[in-house]
Amino acid sequence: MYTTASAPIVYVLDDDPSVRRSLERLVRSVGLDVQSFASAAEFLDHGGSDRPSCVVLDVRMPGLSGLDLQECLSASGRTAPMIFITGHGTVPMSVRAMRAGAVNFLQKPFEDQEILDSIHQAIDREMDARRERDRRQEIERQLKVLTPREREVFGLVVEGLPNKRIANKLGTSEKTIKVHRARVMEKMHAGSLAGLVQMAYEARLVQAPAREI
Amino acid sequence: MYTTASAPIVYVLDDDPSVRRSLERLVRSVGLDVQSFASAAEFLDHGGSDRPSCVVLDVRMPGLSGLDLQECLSASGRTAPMIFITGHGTVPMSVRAMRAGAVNFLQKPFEDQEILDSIHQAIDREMDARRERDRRQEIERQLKVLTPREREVFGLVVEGLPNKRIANKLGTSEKTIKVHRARVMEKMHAGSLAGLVQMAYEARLVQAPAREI
DNA sequence: TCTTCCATGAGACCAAGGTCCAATGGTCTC
DNA sequence: GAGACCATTGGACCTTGGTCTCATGGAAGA
Repeated sequence: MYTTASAPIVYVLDDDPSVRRSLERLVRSVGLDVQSFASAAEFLDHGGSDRPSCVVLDVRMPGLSGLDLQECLSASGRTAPMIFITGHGTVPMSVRAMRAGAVNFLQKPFEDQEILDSIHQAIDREMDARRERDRRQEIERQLKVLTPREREVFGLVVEGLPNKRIANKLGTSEKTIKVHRARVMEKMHAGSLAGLVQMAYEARLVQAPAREI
Repeated sequence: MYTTASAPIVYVLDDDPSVRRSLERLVRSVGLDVQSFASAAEFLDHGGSDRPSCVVLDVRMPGLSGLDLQECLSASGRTAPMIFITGHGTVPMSVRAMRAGAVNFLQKPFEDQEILDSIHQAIDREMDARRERDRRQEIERQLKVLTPREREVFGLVVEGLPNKRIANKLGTSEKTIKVHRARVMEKMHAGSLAGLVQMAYEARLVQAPAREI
């Protein structure tokens, strides 16, 4: 089912060994890889591979709490979706976690199916986010290859300006724009203007199109 | 600050008149319009204007509960962002509300600033959603004006296919495609191919661009 | 039946994009 | 200073897109 790049992995963070064991068994039972840690610090030390992942974690752990870990990860740009589990949760605690983007916040005891559903949802979300991120990064990598002038031309082409107008705007000749434009198409690996515009969209670089004349 | 179309309004739903009064006062104090209802049914009867809005509501009310109302509204496609307030909330209750898209879930007593922040966040979210929705609807309205054939051509043009290839694909002549294409550009009010592609994106109608040759 | 809309097409023509080849001057780095 | 990279431009040429006018046959609706 998950054939893109590498298989997803579920990280379990709980200071209670028996909880870890039973979660590990549960996750493995549906064919997903799993790795457990007894604390947030241990998890952070591990560094993490590049595999798509989600995190199932107890809110309250010795050292860094689950909520702290969530904040810490999102501040550092790592975005694994999180599923919180807790024995003694409070409303403010759950709201804080959910507002920070948690997939779910479950109280013990919970149904196996309930957490499995959340895990699958988390992994789906992560896979989608990765696909989008990878595509964006690829486009940004290609954009870095453009010279400053080419990038200017890129922007105006994507806005829909004809070469003549671009030349006028940049104070140069139409001929020159043609050359830049051709190089932009080549460096960006765009097969058509439509493809180029789509790239600009996917990299969230879009300005309003030039309307009418 | 809110100059787009009509000013936003905050709907307050609570069966306790004193809570309604104090929330009304609070909301008015920051210059926002407000209208209160004693129950979900009363709010639904009111129908609601087309103004951008958000809803501040008690989870527990006589008749339809806040969570039921949330479900009911999202099922019927009305999407005002909701801020829950409650005296005796539980974790599952708050999680359900947040998972269903609530902006916040506050326990009484709460700080004035806390709920005002949530209200502003809700309104911002609503205004953004509306802008996007309006733009998409405008594009869809224009798309409806296209004949079936024109819509086919539209799709292939946006994919970046040249007229000749489109003609081939549709089993007709390049000349005919030119005619359709010109009409598409006119009916969609697109000033350029780039503009047309952007419309397809904004209406979420995008297919992968034709890569390479 | 008559009108309207749709899809189709021809011929002509201009504008714009794309691709060759070739060349110049500036800046930066080794 | 030499070489590399960048921005610039010219000319020639072909392809593609865009715009005219004019015309036909079919389908839907009044």
